[in-house]
Amino acid sequence: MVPIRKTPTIQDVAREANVSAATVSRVLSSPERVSKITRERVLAAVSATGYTINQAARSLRLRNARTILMAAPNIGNPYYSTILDAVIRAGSERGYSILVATRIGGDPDRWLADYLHSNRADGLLLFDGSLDTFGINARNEEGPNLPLVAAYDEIPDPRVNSVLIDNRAAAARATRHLIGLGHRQIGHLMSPSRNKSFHERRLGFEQAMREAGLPIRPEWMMQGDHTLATGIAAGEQLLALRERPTAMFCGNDEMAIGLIHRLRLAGLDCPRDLSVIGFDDIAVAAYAAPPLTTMRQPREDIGRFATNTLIDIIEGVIPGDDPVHVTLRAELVVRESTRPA
Amino acid sequence: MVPIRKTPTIQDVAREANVSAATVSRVLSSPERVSKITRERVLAAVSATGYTINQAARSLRLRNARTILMAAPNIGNPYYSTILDAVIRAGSERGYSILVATRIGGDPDRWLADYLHSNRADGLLLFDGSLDTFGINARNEEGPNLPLVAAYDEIPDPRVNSVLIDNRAAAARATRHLIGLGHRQIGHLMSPSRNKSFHERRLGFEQAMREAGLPIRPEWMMQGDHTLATGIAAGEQLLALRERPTAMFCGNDEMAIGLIHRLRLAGLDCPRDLSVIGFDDIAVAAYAAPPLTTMRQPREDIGRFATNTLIDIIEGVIPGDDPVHVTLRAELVVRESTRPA
DNA sequence: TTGTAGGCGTTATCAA
DNA sequence: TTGATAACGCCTACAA
Repeated sequence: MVPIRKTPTIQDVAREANVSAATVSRVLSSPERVSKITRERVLAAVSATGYTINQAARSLRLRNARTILMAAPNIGNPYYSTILDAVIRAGSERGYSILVATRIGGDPDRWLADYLHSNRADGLLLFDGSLDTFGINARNEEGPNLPLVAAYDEIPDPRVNSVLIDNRAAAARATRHLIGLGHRQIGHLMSPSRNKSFHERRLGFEQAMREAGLPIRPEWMMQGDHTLATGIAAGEQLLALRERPTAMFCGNDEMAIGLIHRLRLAGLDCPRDLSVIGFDDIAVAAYAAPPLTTMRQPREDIGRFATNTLIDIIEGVIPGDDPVHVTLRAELVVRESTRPA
Repeated sequence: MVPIRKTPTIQDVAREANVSAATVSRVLSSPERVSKITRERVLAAVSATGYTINQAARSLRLRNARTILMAAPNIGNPYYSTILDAVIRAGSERGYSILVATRIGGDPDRWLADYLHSNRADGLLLFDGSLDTFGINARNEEGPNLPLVAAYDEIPDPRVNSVLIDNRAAAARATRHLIGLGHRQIGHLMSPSRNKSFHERRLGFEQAMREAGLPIRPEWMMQGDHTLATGIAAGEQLLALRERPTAMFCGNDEMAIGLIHRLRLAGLDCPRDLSVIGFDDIAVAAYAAPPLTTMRQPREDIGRFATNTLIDIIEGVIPGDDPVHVTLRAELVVRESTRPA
């Protein structure tokens, strides 16, 4: 074993370079305020000692952490992890580290509380629509007014900064794609409407149907909860129906894949017997059987945009009291799960 | 706008409760050392003021951060994100936050350096086989000897703690599955051998072939780099061959899916014309066309195990100078992409 | 059982 | 241009 050497501090560097700690600090943060000669001596001392800054001390002094907390229901979901990847990259470019938290245990409001006021993080990126009550909390008079950007899920509170997609309009476009293919009997597999995004998608579906003068048949409006399992369940419901739609718009890709899977087991082929369009364009979508037609969410853009907005707010580039609302556009990706009626 | 109130400190709580800051600190860290009556008064003051601890100050004083850094080449890959999810959960259970870093830019050794010595993190979870030189660095006399667990990729340095899977044995099992199905003409799609895991898988393949007395035909040993694109390229090579294998063992699922995809475009059906087995069991695998037979990596286990091991080392439960090496077993998952010859 | 005091490593202010 | 000093908020000897 090598003798454990204490991590060098700024004092050690100062001693080595024969200057004061203040000067070392200046060399590191604003080199132009130090004469070239001492600067070089200090830099040499830095590498001689192997000094690196102690972030805890710096955070304490500066009252910031140069860290962002990203909170999502489930990071294991590729859906969020794509966003996280973009967040990490965008953060890194501006010198911020990323802390991640997922929903654990029952109480949705508590699990973040620890982070929020502990100044571990300078801002919060919230990717969880079920935490809307928190959105209000974070800004009210009790809290320390932590900069917050809600992304990917619609937060009812208009005072919260947000980066979203045009769920309703995108759902309408998805539906019109089916209508354009000649379908007249179209169903929708939705998710509980407490999730605003899914609710919006349903509204978009209904709007497109009405515009086209097509009936919205209650027995074709199915309920899922955005899991594969509920897609399978919806497939079963569909099989039990006397009259079936010729096309389905599913609230997300998982449900679409589950639905298709279940129908195939019963000998019904997609797209021959039923056209299906999903939503999200998760990685699986392109390699499902059949490759899934879907509305692609620009997840990298969402992550990057949300991160940069948050950092702008943290650093005061954007005034925090004038909420930012950005809407990104989802894009139709036509593959093989939809075809003319 | 609400007036911005300063975040309450331990002093504010002390004042509110008419005790000293030391007592408040004690109530929070070792309640049993404080009389019940004052404890209750302090607790009341805590919630009255909305106090939460300042982590930076605590870290500075305690010389730890209660934070772990997880580093992976690409968190967007569902593969790593599943592990990350397990890491977050395991860390959370023991009171640790998770910081994430991905490989950004060219220099693989530099991007971690900043974290390592800045005491932002108490330990490092390394999921990147290409960083093996670093493994040595982290433990050598120059550095602060940051606790490190390498997982998921094989690190040559035996002094580094590791949590791995039995790549070679698992690859042999995969190959034997094909042989057991009656296949005699079997190829392998590999990845560059600088990645130890993939190299081991190749060795396992060769071993199983030799055991069965089957020839290893050079033109059936194809080179990829674990991306979908190289799976497609391998498919093209396969199509150009005069004599084709009846089964392929692919180094990972992405390549397997790409290969199958390309063959189907040319009218060759899997498993009818070619059986294919992958490796990893990524989420896509079960819903690919056809559902993919593969070797499942116990990714949750890897994440959980690695995290707990790392925390044990950090907290001195395990002596850090006696490297821990854990090998987990990959499991054969038979789906529809393999069938009797 | 509780309080006092000092220091963790950094940066900002002020003075030289 | 540089240095001395104080303070960020917390924990822990030590003393009472």
